[in-house]
Amino acid sequence: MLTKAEQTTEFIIQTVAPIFNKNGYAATSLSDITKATGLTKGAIYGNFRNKEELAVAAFRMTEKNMLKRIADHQSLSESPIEQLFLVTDFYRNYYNFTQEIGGCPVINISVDSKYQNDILFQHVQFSINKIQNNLCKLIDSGKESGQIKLSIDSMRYAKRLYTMITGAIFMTHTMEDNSYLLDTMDQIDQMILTELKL
Amino acid sequence: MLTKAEQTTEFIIQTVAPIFNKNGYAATSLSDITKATGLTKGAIYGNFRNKEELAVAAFRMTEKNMLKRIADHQSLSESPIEQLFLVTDFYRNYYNFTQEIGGCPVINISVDSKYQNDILFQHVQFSINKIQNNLCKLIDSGKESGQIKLSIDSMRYAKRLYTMITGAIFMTHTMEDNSYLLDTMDQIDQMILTELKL
DNA sequence: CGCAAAATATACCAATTGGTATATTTTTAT
DNA sequence: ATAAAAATATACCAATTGGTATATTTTGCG
Repeated sequence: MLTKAEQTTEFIIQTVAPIFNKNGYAATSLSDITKATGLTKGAIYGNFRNKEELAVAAFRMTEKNMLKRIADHQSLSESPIEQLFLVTDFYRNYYNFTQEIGGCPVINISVDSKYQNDILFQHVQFSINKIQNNLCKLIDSGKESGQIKLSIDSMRYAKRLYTMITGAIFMTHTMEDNSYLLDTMDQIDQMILTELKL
Repeated sequence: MLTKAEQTTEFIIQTVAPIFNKNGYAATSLSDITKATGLTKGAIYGNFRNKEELAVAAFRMTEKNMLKRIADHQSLSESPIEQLFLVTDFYRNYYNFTQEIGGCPVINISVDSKYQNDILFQHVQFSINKIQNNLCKLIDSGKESGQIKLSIDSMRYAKRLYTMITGAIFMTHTMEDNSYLLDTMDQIDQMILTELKL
């Protein structure tokens, strides 16, 4: 059971995460935070050492949730090839999902923190590595199970896929047009069939 | 001949543009601006109505420069197919070029302005449309000159290419690894040869 | 219940924010 | 060279910033 204080900590993070994600670190003020949570500075600073620590906690939570969502969706199949299709399937719904939380946290926090906050920026790099490694493992186990060509450079291909995915996310968010994501996911599906599959 | 005042206006924009591009609108303070320019607030506000107007002017200048660079490089050939290769060639050097100005202005300002500044955000969308239209026209004239398959949906393919380019730019900047850009440009070159070319 | 401990609110701080009115300097055309 | 105009500097403003010390309330345990 969660103590009242732990609940408050969690509540602050949940409430504040989309605000940081939308507006960025500098543009999110303590008064934005107190207003959104309905708490006072005393409560905020009782739960977090400073604004930066709160921002980091918020990103970590958002990121953990997102990685879990991918993992959950992916686990709908056991077959590596099918799991790759489940990944593109996941990103087909990404615009919907990320609109609620104010955009893609990986892209937003990367841009926001790059010249401002090393800790936050390193967390973004870490998240990207996780996603890439996940894709790489999928391709690798596809090779092992004889579904995917052995000639494929797994990591290189994983990076290529995630680069395309990220580009599509950025484009649909800035052009406010989901077709970028949908088209790119179709394109990736084609690549899986024609370039990866044996 | 430029009057002294016009020179100052230009100087302010040039000096301030990379700062806004790096740090974003909110994180760039008037004192950052006066410090960087060596001018006082009086001079700044004599040349610009407010911080927002200056930020817009800075982005427009950066964007104009960038579009001109692409156009100049592209005009090294007359052949549409060759021009497409010149585009990927341009982006192969993009990391170098954008590091000086603090990252890709399209990506940075898009993320920064999305929930903060409509005018700025619309300028980003406008720039993207320009680049996409340019790519689309290249493909179209490639069709006309019999170099490119008529079955290609020009705009759709232009969007697809720019999505990949943008993804690659984002990835090299956040992973601080130019190979994302290089690999993606190789990938696009391959696509031009195998999917576009007759 | 009652009490100690933990959590939250209040009231404050110096520093900085974007912006402005006015004083001063610099530019430009005569 | 000079005077009018334009540009820049100075000195100020109220509001807000992130943060803190302390007072008050709430929580959970015996």
